[in-house]
Amino acid sequence: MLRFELQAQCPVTGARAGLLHTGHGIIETPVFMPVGTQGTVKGVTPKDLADSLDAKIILANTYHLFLRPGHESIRRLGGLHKFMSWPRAILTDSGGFQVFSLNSLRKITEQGVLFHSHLNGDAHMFTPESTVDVQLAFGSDIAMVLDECLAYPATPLEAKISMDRTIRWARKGYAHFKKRMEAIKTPHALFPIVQGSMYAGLRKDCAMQLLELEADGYAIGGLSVGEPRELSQDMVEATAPLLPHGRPRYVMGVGMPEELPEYVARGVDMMDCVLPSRNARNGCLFTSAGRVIIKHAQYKEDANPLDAKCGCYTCRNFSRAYLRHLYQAGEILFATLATIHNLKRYLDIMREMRESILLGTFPEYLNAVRSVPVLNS
RNA sequence: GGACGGGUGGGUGAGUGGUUAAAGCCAACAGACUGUAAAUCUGUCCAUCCUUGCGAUGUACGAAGGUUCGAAUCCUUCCCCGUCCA
Repeated sequence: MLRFELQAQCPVTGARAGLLHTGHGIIETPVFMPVGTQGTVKGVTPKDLADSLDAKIILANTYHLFLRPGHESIRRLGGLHKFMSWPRAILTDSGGFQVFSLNSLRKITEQGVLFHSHLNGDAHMFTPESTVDVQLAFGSDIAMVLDECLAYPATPLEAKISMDRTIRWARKGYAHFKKRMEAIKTPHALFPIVQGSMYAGLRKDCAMQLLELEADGYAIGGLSVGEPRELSQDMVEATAPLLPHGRPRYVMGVGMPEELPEYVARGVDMMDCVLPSRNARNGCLFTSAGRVIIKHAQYKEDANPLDAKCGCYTCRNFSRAYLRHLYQAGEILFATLATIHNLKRYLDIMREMRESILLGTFPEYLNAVRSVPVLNS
């Protein structure tokens, strides 16, 4: 059981501020969760993540950690928190996203998903029940139900068939989870995932059926799979209000910095995305003045910090010229400095939003953000 | 002085008579990235012109000349570089 304490709600938009109590700390929402697929947020130490960035919760991935090093190994080593030396909360994705991203390596059946390992080709059956067990072996604070992240575009029929299966999987996974939890003392949660492709009717249908599970929180998945941005937002807008008022709502896999407020305005409490970390490694840095593609020749002798308004270690200590040099030279330090900055930017945006919701000024904040043209993009 | 080997576009390095403005790699310059098979992937990369096209023209494989319908590729001379022998 996960307690969610709603602290404030914007009277104009649907934005909310709250506290999510987990077995590994209290999470202030709205929250952004850095992605650490393989038990590490690439390029950043858990110390930086916790201390200077002050991330309260990160994501890890069931499919990847199951294949390597294996959930039983992680269990024997004391669980994922201890294994990766991360004392704060962890949310694990079920492998549902790999149904989408590794579509050529899997086969969907009623029982679950048969994956052929991208590492060595071995076949592994992922079921609603087995993915719960694996995530509990990790010691995940928030586990996700096995779902099918459907590619875009999909026909209404394809979307319905897929969604219905995801709902059946959610029921099975949840039943198994409840049974398992009878014997487990520590608090864990299992979130079902609303699917339905880009059809608002299906989304609502799916949400209504998943509500019967009375889960501790609900996710909206199947977004950012190639559809236009407005569509993703429309789907969230159609779904979020149907989800329980007193429980956290999590939109999976979003988004660009300027999109974060849009989701929060639609009543979203939790988000995660690889963009800040992956783009950092690829030289795309998010600043308060827009994107900086650090490899551009114009930064060759730019002595300014990446973002003068940013207080991160990278911006306080290094010039754009130096960051560009590290990038061009293929130096490993670049990934670290860039990721620290991008994550700081995302987490700062979340903190700003939370503050404004608590102060009752979120509508002004949202207007201000919307009126800024997205620079360099 | 002699004997070999070699000089290719910013670098490296394929190419030994015919879709070769010349492979590949690197560098350089851009673009992409949304529950991470990503420290990855894609494009451009001689010049000028335009009706931006598997376009036109010019220039280009050390230099000059020659053979040939056609040469980076064959011949001659010269200039460089490397290795070895005196």
